[in-house]
Parts: sequence; C-alpha cells; structure tokens
Amino acid sequence: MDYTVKGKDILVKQADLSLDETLDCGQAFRWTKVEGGYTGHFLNRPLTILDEDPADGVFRFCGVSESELLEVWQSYFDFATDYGELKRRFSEDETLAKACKFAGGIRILRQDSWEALSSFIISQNNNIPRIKGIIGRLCEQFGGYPSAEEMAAATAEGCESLAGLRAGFRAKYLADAAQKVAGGEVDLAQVAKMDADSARTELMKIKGVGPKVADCTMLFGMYKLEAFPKDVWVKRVIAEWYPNGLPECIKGAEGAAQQYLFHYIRSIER
DNA sequence: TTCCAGGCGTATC
DNA sequence: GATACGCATGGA
Repeated sequence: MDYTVKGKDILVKQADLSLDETLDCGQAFRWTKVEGGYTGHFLNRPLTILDEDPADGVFRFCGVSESELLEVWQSYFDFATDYGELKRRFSEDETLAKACKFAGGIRILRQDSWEALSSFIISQNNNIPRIKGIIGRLCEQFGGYPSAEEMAAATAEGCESLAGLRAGFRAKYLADAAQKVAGGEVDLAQVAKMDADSARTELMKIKGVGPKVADCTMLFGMYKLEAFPKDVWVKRVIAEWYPNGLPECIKGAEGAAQQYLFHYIRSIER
C-alpha cells in the first residue's frame, strides 16, 4: 500500500482491489454505493472511499487521517496480504483461474467479530438486499451498529424490541447471540484464538448458528482464512465443478477461494 | 400463485 | 447420521 496525503483526504495506491467486488459482494452489508465509490462504516467509524484513478488502482479515502488509515483501514481492507500471490496459487485450478480473472478485485475484509456473527445470523435463508435492509433498520434503531451488550439489554425481556427490523424468525436468534456474547458464555476474543474446529463448535452454542453462519463469522469476523462457508451457491459450485473434492492449491486459504467462487457462480447463473 | 434467498431447529427414522 | 419440514419476509 502506497499513499499520499492530499489535503483532508488520503490517496491510496493498492493492487487487487475493486470497490464493487469487495464492498458489495455479500461479505459486508453496511456499504452503499455513491457517486464514484462507496460510503459506510466499520465499528461505527464512517468512511467514504472513491475510485480516484481506476486505471492505476488509486483510491481516495475521504476525511481520513494518516493514523486512522494505518490503524484502522489498512487492517480492515487487509492491505498487508498479497492477493496477487493468492490468485496465482489458486489459478493452478482451471475453474478458480476463471473465477479469479472474473473478479480479481475481491479482498476478504477483516470485520468485527460480533458484527459478522450477528449479520450472518440475519443472512440465513435470506437474500442480500433484504439482509442489508434489516441491518440498516437495526443501525437506525440503535443509532449505529449495536454492541452485543446494547442488544442484550434491549432484548432482556424478549425479542419484541427487534420487531421493527422485520427480521422474522431470526430475531430470537439475535437475542440469544446477544445474551451469550454479552454474558461471556461465548467469548468472541477467545474464540478468535481457537483452531477452526473448536471455534465452530463454540459458535454453534448460539441458537441460529449452524456450520455456515459459524464459518462466515470465522472467515469475515475472525480472519480465519481456512473457514469455508457452504451456502446454497457454494453447494452448487461443489456439485458442478468439484464433485470429487476441492483442489489442493486452496489449502490454508479456503475462505478466500470460496469468495471468488461464490461471486463467480452467482454472476453466471442469473 | 409459487418459488427462492450467503440455514437452522426439530422431529423422525 | 441422514433426511424432511417449517420458518418470517419480500422480490421475482
């Protein structure tokens, strides 16, 4: 990541990043498209990021200080990881080569564990536009994305306070997640340090968290690249292209490969 | 109207 | 352990 301070903004030169492919590909739900880029939040910290020079891979981080860039956004966008190297590895496989070429600007965002957990609880048996709607109403109701403690307090007497979200049967799952995380029964900081199998088992103590939501939490909220969420689309990927198993070249970074494949099959089957 | 969406809990075998 | 079904909501 190279950067230059430009007044109140910072211009960042970064390879292997597309705003559409990274911020609007179903891994984060709080980014909205604006003229020339996206605006959204991470941990209730606002950001507007624009394509400054698309041909040269330059992005404008609006109203961001140098320290904020280095302490918050560099990590969030995973700028320390060489996705070019990752894609070269994946491209040993024919299908993955096509998927990486199709959307080479995908990066795995390093999101907050609680926000990823609760967001992907909402995602189950749901579609992306509607997930965004529910999370938008959630943030509106709480004045920003609620912490587990805030949501636990609001649902202490039941999940009726979440009725306005129109989250359906998922509201009671959110309440259970909030209670267990806020109460320390599920310690997300500890879970983040566990190996994948232990972490998955721990997360699945929460009602409404099965293997898929657990793996999304691990991949997007705990940066466990070995997590491999199997949703309806990825099940189609496996059935169509990998009936005899996943290729060796994705070992250790299965989650990143999953994201390229997820985006690829969605684009061709609609 | 019916089907589907970044699934999971429950019942049943 | 596998399989079948219901579940809230809204768009196609």
